[in-house]
Amino acid sequence: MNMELSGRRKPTPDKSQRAPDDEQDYEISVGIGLNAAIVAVSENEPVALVVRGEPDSIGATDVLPYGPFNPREHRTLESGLRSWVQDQTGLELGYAEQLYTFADRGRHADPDDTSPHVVSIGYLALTQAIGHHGLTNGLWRSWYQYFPWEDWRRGRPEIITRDIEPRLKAWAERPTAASTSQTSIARADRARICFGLNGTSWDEEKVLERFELLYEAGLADEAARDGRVAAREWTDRPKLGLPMQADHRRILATAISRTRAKIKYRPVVFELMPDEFTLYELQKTVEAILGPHLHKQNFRRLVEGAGLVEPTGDVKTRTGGRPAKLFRFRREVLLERPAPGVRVSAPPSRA
Amino acid sequence: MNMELSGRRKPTPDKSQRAPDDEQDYEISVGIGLNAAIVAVSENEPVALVVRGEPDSIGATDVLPYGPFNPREHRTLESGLRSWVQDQTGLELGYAEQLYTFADRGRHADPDDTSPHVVSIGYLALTQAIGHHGLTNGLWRSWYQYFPWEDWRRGRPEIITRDIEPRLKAWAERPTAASTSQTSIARADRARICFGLNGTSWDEEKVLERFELLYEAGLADEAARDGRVAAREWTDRPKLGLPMQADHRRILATAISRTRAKIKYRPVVFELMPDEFTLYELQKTVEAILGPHLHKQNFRRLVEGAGLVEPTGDVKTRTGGRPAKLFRFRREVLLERPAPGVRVSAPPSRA
DNA sequence: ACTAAATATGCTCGTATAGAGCATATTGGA
DNA sequence: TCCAATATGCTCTATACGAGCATATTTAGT
Repeated sequence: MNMELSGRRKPTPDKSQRAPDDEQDYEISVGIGLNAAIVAVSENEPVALVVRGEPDSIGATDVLPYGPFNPREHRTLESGLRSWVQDQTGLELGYAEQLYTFADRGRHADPDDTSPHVVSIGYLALTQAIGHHGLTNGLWRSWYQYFPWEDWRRGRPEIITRDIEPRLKAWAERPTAASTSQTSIARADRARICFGLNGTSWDEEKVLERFELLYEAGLADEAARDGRVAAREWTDRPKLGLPMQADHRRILATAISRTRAKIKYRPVVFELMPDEFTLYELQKTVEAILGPHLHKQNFRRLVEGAGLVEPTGDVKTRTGGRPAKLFRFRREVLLERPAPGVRVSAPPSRA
Repeated sequence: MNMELSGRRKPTPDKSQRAPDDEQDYEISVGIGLNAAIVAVSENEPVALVVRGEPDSIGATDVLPYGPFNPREHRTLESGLRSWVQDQTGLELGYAEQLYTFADRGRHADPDDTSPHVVSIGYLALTQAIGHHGLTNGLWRSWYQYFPWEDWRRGRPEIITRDIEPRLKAWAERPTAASTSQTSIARADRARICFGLNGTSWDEEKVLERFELLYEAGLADEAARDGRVAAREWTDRPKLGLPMQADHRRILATAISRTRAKIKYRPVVFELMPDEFTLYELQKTVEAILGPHLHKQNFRRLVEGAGLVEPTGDVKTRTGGRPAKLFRFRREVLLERPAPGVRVSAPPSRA
């Protein structure tokens, strides 16, 4: 690790004093892959940029844009990411942040262990979806196509009651290894908490936990590819969202979780908005990401009161009613408040 | 990246259709290092486990426990981490979570670029500091020794007024490249927001931002090692906290940030507590991490009201006054509330 | 031109919660 | 025995937030 980079330390003769292993352990090199979940909101629909390819063994076609990290070319992970996203899709990224580093074998792994080891570092990027302008590759697809149970904009999604809940109940009742049930929370409780069953409130930030639960329960198609579910058992199930290749759906789930969390304490919505917008458009964007939360009047009070926006002076007509005042992001808020964001609190248990 | 692991896709002949580069880009392999910020609270002092070694060029001796990740031995990053932490320090980790993946060259880099490229993945682990029991290596050291400006338990730290504020002011007034001042926030504003100057409130979560600012301003010793500050300029400055080797102080800053944030919405304090404790002890632990926040009565109301603890029935005498009731962590709270934590809100601007 | 529907916007009220202070209980030690 | 120190309970107040009512302006339809 870094130690060696600084180049100052001499190898200590006494092994137990310092690192347990020899330096040449670092010779066990792996490839570094960068995956980008590039998110926008287009016509009130949250979309991610995906690339389509040949179907894999479970019929998954979509991947997130990805590329290798070459430390010789790029000084930082982020600059490497920006560079090849630009090359590959024609998109110039604005806001980007690191999500998580995944390295599990076992997940999305070859049965034979001969493939090179790769660690993938997931990134989240937020951008405006100004049409498909300049996109040389890839397409925008609603993230709710991959996670239909996350879309609460028209109330509680049918798919939870119809497909998910009964199957998770069955999974919870299936006998399980004793070791699992002891340390961690029981399956039934996990399912209840994740999906807001039995009157438990829905937590929109638990996107990753929900997907992981479905994966563990063998309900995500990817579980079949990874050999967690017998093929026979797999075929007669309803599709719970579009699968993606490799573990990209997990990375996208992480991205959605992060976006939903961050929007509340950082002004990241504005990365998704044009320069000028109405408060209603802003609200629809927030709701596209989080689900319906606030009623209009309170939302106005919230964003104006927090100093997040300022009127441009113009109005937008042809809205179907009274013209709406146009606003812009008030950047000064970054200099004023320590954690400005659209502080919508938890919804009152729309179970 | 993962694509190759799944082993299903054939290389597409048309390069622009998919990845911009050839698969052999992944041959550009790097070493993976795991760094652990292992945190405990010992006698009301937040401590991190560090290992001492030979002084480097700036006299830094301490490193965080670290080791290589060998994907052939370990299925996940976390299991690799747990394994060598056990081997190296004798400590069995309980709670652990991934922090961030660092790969910057330039930071903590050799002047000559011949050293192997290493990506380091930082982890945060929380544990009880039951003496030095069973520690085969390493020592516990207060994290405020590395970050004295973070310790607000006895009011605003002197070091901010005396050493940091004037130097940051000078740095802010120094001429800067136009490119920097345009896009990002001005230096003076960054300093004000990070360190709560000019009446701006102190945000205890901005630990990493503050350290990065000091580093950029050439006030962290590590900046001298990385060649960001001329040696002459460096020698006549007060030490702003103990430096660490490589970029370990940055990783520790990330760990503190995460701990301070997470304690508010997840019951992670209890990872640091013994099984039974008084509410005053719990409060002291929280304050060791965050700084003094709540007055006693409200803290009691908070944790009891949230259902985070339950009385054991016993009391602890010899507290110097009326015996205190003993409490234990109420695990059921995990099944009840979506985000249980010690929800202390921002302090009322103790500037 | 007039009306209905749709949207934008302002105001108020009740409840929940957090910050702060006062009061009381129970101990150890001078 | 009394005081100092700690533990614990209660109340008051300001604020934030969810929710509903009321009004202003526009478009679409007759």
